[in-house]
Amino acid sequence: MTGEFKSTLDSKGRMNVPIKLREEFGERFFISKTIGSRCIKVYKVEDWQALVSKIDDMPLVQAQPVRRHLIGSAYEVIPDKQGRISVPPTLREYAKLSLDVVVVGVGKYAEIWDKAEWTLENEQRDNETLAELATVLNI
Amino acid sequence: MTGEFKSTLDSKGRMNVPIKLREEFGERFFISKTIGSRCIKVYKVEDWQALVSKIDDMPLVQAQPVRRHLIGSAYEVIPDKQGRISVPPTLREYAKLSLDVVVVGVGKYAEIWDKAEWTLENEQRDNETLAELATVLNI
DNA sequence: TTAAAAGTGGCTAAAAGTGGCCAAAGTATC
DNA sequence: GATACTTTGGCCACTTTTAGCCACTTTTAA
Repeated sequence: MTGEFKSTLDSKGRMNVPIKLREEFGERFFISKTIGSRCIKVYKVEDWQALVSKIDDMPLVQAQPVRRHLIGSAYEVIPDKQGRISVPPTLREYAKLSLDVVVVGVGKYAEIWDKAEWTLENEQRDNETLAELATVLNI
Repeated sequence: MTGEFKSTLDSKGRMNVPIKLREEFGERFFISKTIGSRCIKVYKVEDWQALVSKIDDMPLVQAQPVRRHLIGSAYEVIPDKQGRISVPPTLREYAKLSLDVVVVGVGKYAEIWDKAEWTLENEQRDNETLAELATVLNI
């Protein structure tokens, strides 16, 4: 999934997910905390399961932080007939979601941002880093 | 694709794409932010997919800025029967498109500029750098 | 000058988004 | 332990937006 789509949280903490996401991710998918960014990461079921398997294959003690952070904040969500999902309070707080949110498709997965945070992220994205990456990728 | 073609945005944010582009790029193509320039880049489907593969092959953390910038702003577009595409608000803002736009074919890909920005770019293009490149290329 | 093709504007229909209402489940209080 | 109230989730219906299509205009080429 690619591109940016805006939505809003209603008074019950529900939000619309863009049709494109439903089309590409299917009827159910997983949402959980990101690592390093104040946003929610959206996984396809199979990708989520693969991730859990990877964690399961690690030594228990070593994997504990990631297990608690990722798996401990993950929810399987199923959009209702209107295409809405309800975002659990934990994740709403983590991603600082208030009213306006942005769903960003970044290929294999998608991200859910508070609009203000996303704007900030875009502004702070380092142009030099981008330019370097552009050189590496030759684009 | 080569050459410069002018078009305009209508009240719905749609614009005509030159027939040459449709002929060379096919029935569907990808548009997304550029790196370093305030314009929209137009990719052939196969070129876009190759780019995404390249990004997918990079370490996730390293690729994140580019992923968010490029893939997060990308849309697959299919011209309607009149040969128009609608340009999503995000890209319109990024490229500062208002009314008059210019489509520039620069070989493997094309660019969509706001007319004023394109004029500026032409004026500011550094003659010394150009001269150096001419020497390198021996043209 | 005429005809064909491309461009533009506007209209309509379908789909997507939003708000509100209702029912069910869980919790708290009496 | 039972009843009432609150909260959550699901569904219905209305509104709004989007996109596709038709028709008219303009341009270009023969």
